[in-house]
Amino acid sequence: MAYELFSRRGVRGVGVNELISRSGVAKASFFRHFASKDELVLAFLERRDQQWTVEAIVSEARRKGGTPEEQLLAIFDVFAEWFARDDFEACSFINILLEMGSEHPLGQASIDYLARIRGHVQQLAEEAGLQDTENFSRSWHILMKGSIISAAEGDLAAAGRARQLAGWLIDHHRA
Amino acid sequence: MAYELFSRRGVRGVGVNELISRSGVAKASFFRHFASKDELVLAFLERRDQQWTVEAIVSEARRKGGTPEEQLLAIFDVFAEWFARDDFEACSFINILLEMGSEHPLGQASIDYLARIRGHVQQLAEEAGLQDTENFSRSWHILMKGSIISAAEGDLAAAGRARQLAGWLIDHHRA
DNA sequence: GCTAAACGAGACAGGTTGGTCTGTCTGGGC
DNA sequence: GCCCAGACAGACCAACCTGTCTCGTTTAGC
Repeated sequence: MAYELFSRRGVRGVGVNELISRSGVAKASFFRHFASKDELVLAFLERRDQQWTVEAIVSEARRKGGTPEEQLLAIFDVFAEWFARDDFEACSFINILLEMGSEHPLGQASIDYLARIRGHVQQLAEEAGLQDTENFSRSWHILMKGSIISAAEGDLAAAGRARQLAGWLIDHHRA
Repeated sequence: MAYELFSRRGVRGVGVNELISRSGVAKASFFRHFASKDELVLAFLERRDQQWTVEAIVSEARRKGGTPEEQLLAIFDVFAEWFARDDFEACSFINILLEMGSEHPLGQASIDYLARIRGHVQQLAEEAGLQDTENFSRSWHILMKGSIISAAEGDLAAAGRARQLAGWLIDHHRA
């Protein structure tokens, strides 16, 4: 409920009143559970990390690819399907980071979750036996984020473009 | 005045009251000039396109590079300097697109201005004699946007990483 | 069956939002 | 001298914001 709303309209675009009236919960009950709206957003981000990053992207990519290298590239195949969905709403971590700024606690939390995504990539790179996985994962992440923004602009082929660049990046990090 | 405020804090983060009290203009005068806040933002975006895209990035990159290919790569040298600034506030077009959504008029305008940026890249690619400049510029733009987000996260080396990927992209688009 | 915690509904507070409207003042054309 | 467009200052509006508080009612533990 709150999940979809925050995903689609951002943090500032959804008020607690709307959240409460839609969820059929009382305001007092809401604030008993979450000390503030920001804490709800924090819980949303955590769920997003689990549900989207881990389950929808990483696990799915691992399932799709045979070798670790293929699993890495499969990230962009998952992205391609994701970009094509009509309820595509970009990456909440990026959205909230840019919306709140890197100083804000929610921006900081978003940065942390983005770092976790990079961690997953680095893990896959390790498994693939690539070199310099720290820099590899950072470059890889640039492709992921860039393609997401391009998809938000309407470029449905963005995942394919990023995948091509990603292939060259793998080539240059092989032993 | 409004320019810096919108750049740093986003559209929803700055109210008209603050704009007006800071600029020493009367509220009525403000609304005589701009029919709504959105129109002010539209004017801001146009100025951003001129001042930032055209003058700060494209012209500067053209000045820096000798050959057209070097000029293309110089975009990321300009980015490197830009990312290092302590008042770095990411790309207003991306910020506003994600903040308002692609349906909103301001989101649409942001998409248009991003397309203009891609047009500049395509123009440079033409001058460099590269092949398939349409797809080239779209891939290139992924690198630009991805590195900007990474810089917003705090990765100061993002421009360098993107530049490396960009080099490979050029290699694959040469005749 | 009793107590106590949790519940939904919603009034309320204090502040901010985008936007309108009423004034008063000033500068230039005639 | 007179007039009027446009400037400023700021009151004002309805709607919304986050967060608190008061109600009654429901539920759970013992």
